[in-house]
Amino acid sequence: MSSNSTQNVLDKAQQKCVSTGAKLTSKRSRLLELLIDSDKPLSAYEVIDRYNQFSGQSMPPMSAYRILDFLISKQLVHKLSSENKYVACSHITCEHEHSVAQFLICRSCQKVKEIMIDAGIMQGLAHSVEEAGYQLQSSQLELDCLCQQCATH
Amino acid sequence: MSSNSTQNVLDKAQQKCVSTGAKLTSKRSRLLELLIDSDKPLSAYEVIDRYNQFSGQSMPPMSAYRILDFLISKQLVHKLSSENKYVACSHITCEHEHSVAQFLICRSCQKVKEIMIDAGIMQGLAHSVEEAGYQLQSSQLELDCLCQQCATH
DNA sequence: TTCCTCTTGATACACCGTATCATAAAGCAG
DNA sequence: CTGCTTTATGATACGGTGTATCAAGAGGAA
Repeated sequence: MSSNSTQNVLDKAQQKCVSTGAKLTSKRSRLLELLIDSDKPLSAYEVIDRYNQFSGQSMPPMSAYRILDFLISKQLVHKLSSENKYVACSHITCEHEHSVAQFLICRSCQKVKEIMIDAGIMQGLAHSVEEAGYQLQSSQLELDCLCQQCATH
Repeated sequence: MSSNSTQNVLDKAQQKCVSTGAKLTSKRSRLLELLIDSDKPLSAYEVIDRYNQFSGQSMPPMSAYRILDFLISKQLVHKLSSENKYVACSHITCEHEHSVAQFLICRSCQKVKEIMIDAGIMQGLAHSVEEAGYQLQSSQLELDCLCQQCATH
């Protein structure tokens, strides 16, 4: 039931895994597919529910968390730590290494858009952090927003 | 056992509450004091534990969450949503209205520094967000960092 | 006092995440 | 193929985070 483009993304994900000596097993692939096809971030338990519904099986939470961690380590999935939810990376099919993404989270409808913020701005941010005596470790930002639809009611 | 400066902050917090018609009750004040005196963010249950130890009473979770929500609504406390922890605001004694704060969270020792980021940078950030068709609702950033001590081992 | 509002208590529960031990499946040496 | 090792997954149980709901106390206003 996946769209052709979902299949393309999964194929590319498969390649990425193989190229690093990892295996995109059927369960891993299926969880990634669920996230790709979702129009909003899913909690771990929502992922489990959808998987169970699809497969008729019953995946234990531990397995789901392990698989999600795997997908994150391969940069196929991002965790939104402010929401405890997971989203498929929007750039799986990009050839070039992309820098860390930022997320715009609509506080009304929960939809999330993954964007790349201008490097100059991120540099300025890192500079502010350094002035305070800290070092920026990750530039993944989760920004509290309203999407266009929700903004106009 | 509070230092004089803690008392000053509590007095100022009291004033802020009264000026908006709210009451800083003894429990609210005590929870705020615990957070002020802590050198790192505390989870709700850590706050409860410390309160119980101090008072010999047993505060139910619901009460703690309500009190924390109250303190947040008065801008006396911030919630770090990426960590599910709470910190006292660093600017309670500031007279001027301060804009939203950003937090540098050391991934190694968990200490948190509250800073104000240059308005120009935040504007640039908001601009990037608008280009993506979203509106920035809050500029509270939680940045994954290393503090100076942890960076040098 | 009586009423109203705000604050706090108490119980129960739902959701998020992990520790631990066990099982299965896939590669690899001999 | 056999046996060994590594990796992936299952199963159970538990702890941490947060909320729904109903009840009780505390303080002020008429």
